[in-house]
Amino acid sequence: MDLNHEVERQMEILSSGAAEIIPDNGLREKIRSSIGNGIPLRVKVGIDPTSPHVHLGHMVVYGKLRQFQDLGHKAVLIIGDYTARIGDPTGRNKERAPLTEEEVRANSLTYRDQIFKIVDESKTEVHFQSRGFDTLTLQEIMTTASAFSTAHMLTHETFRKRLGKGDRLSLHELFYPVLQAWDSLLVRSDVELGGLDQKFNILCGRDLQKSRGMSPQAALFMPLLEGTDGRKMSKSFGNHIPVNADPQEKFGKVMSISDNLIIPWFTLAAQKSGEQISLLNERLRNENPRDIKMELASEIVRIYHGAEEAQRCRLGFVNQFSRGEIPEEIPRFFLGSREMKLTSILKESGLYPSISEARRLIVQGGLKIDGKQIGDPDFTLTPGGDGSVIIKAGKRKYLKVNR
RNA sequence: GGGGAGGUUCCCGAGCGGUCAAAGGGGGCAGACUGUAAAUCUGUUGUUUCGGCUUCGAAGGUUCGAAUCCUUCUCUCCCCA
Repeated sequence: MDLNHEVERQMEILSSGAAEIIPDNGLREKIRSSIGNGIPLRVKVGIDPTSPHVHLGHMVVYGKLRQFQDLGHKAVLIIGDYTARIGDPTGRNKERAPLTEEEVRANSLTYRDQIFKIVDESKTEVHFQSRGFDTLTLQEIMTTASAFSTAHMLTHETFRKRLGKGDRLSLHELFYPVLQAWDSLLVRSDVELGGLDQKFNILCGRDLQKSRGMSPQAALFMPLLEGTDGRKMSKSFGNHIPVNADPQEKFGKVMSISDNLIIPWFTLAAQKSGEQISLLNERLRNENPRDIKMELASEIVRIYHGAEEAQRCRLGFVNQFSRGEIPEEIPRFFLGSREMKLTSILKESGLYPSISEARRLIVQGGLKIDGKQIGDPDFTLTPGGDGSVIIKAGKRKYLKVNR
């Protein structure tokens, strides 16, 4: 096997979709020596288990990690159960409310399950931060902290902004990058993957390794996946697609992204590379973007739920939205022999969180029973009649009421 | 330790004794439109048995009446030490 050829082959796969690799040639050199000496690279990814909700944005780096695994490298997952309790300051304008140990533990577990939908568990080493950090002495902590200068820490954009705005910045928050860097030291990582927003933290890892005479890890940054509305995908913007979302919901949400996100999503969320992307770009110019987006949605559902499910969702979507048909599976509500106001039914069935909201929906003309619009907020459903009815609330919520 | 400024509804942010369930923006929801759950426009946005009921950091107080005034507590920011 030609060494150079193999190095370039790996580089091409690994750099596809990447936003930045630091240093330029660092990754290439690491790969070269790995192939040379037959020792797989240790590729670190940190997990921040601050919430049990993993979304497709998070999965971008895990997709990349999987590519490393497929090339024979070793995945090293760090469960940041300590850093989670500090809260990643990046992008935060507030100090994070501290999580309890139990919350962090619970989050870690669900997080891990979701990651292993993409990452190969059998080729992964998992470390809990707490296992290494709980026994540290103050002496060790101070020695490590002394490797960083305060001025440098304060160049972190988020810290700078917070200080500039006069927001609170706690002393321990400065430790977030330090702990993350420390992880790299402890697991002797050759490469660390992360989102572009992790640049500061990951580069700190390089600094710390260097200061201990270790070869600094190469850093590979993935772009941030934009959410369905074009902003950074984040649960707090409500523009995310949870990994745990059911397939139908995933499909629908992918269909709601704007057209200019189709290519970035194919690249980052569906891992298409080079040739495939240029082909898609070509097709986008000539075909209805909706159809290409449908392929994207199918592909994403396939990745997490399999091809069969993807096909089912696609049909379901076409039926419901393109043809305006009622979806196959809709929630049911049993009226029994009761007599109930529509508003109460909407609330009790969980379709709407309060009677007021349900009332608004009706007044605004967003509710239909068996296709007929109901405008009276006091409308009452009585038992008997002609069996079950289908309620359509808003554009896409349905409820079958049995009576 | 001293001095000053603040904590408002999901978020940002106005209000500074009654006309405040509280401006404006964001987000959400709905309607129109559309190839789309995009964009745009319009409406709406505490809760309710529609009588009310509970909100403006917390607890008390003044007042016929408080988000608005007073007291204490608590949290945050700034300046000085």
